[in-house]
Amino acid sequence: MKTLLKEAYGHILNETLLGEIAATGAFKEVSKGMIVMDIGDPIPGLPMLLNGAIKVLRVNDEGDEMLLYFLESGDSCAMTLGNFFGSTKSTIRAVAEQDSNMVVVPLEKVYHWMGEYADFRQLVIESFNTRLKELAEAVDSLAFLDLHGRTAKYLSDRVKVNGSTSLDTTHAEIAADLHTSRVVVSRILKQLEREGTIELHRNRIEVLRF
DNA sequence: TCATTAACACGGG
DNA sequence: CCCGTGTTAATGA
Repeated sequence: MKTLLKEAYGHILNETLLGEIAATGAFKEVSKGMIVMDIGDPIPGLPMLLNGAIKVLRVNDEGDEMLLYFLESGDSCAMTLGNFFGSTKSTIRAVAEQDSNMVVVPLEKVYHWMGEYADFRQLVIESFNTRLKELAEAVDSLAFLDLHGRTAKYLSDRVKVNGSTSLDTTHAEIAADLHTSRVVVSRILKQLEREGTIELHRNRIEVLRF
C-alpha cells in the first residue's frame, strides 16, 4: 500500500506522512460498477484514491442521477469533507468507473494532520479547489451546451479518465449520467457515428476523435 | 423546435 | 429469454 501511496501522493506529501497514512488508513478495493458510497451513507473518513477512477454523481429523491465529475489517481474527495461543516452523511453517490484502490483516512487523523503538516493542508485545499473548478465546469456545460455538445464532452471526459478510447458503457448509462432519456442519447450517438466521431458497438463505444 | 414517454422489432449473448 | 439498441408516434414545453 505504501508503494501505491507514494506513486499517487509522493509528489506532494512527505515520507513521514505517507507512512502514517499507510499505518492508520483503511485500504479499500472496489471493482468496476460498484457503488463506493451512496446518498445518506455515513462518511467513514477522507477517501484518497490510489489508482483507477471514480464517477461522482448527484441524485435526487426520485433516484435520477446527474454526473458531477470524475476522480482520478491522486485525487481525494473533498465533497466528503462536508464533515468539517458538521454533516456526517454523504450528499453524493460515487460509482467505480474502473477497478480502483483507495485509502480511507479516519477523520480525527485528517483534523490532526491538517494542523500538523503543511503539505497535507495543501493537498486538502488543492482538492477543494479542483472539485470546485470541476463543479463550475459541470454547471457551464449544463447552461451553455445542448445535449449534443454535452454528450461529446461527456465522451471525451470518459476517454480521458479511462485512458482508453474504447468505452465499456451503454446508452442507458450515458442517459442517466447526463440526466436525459435513452432515446435522445441513441439518436445523438448515431449522429456522432455518422459524423465519424465515434463507432458504436453493443456495450461499447469506440471514440475516434475527441 | 427539440426532449420525453411509450411502444415496438431486431439481434446477440 | 433478457437486455441493449434503433426507431417511430404522440405529446409537451
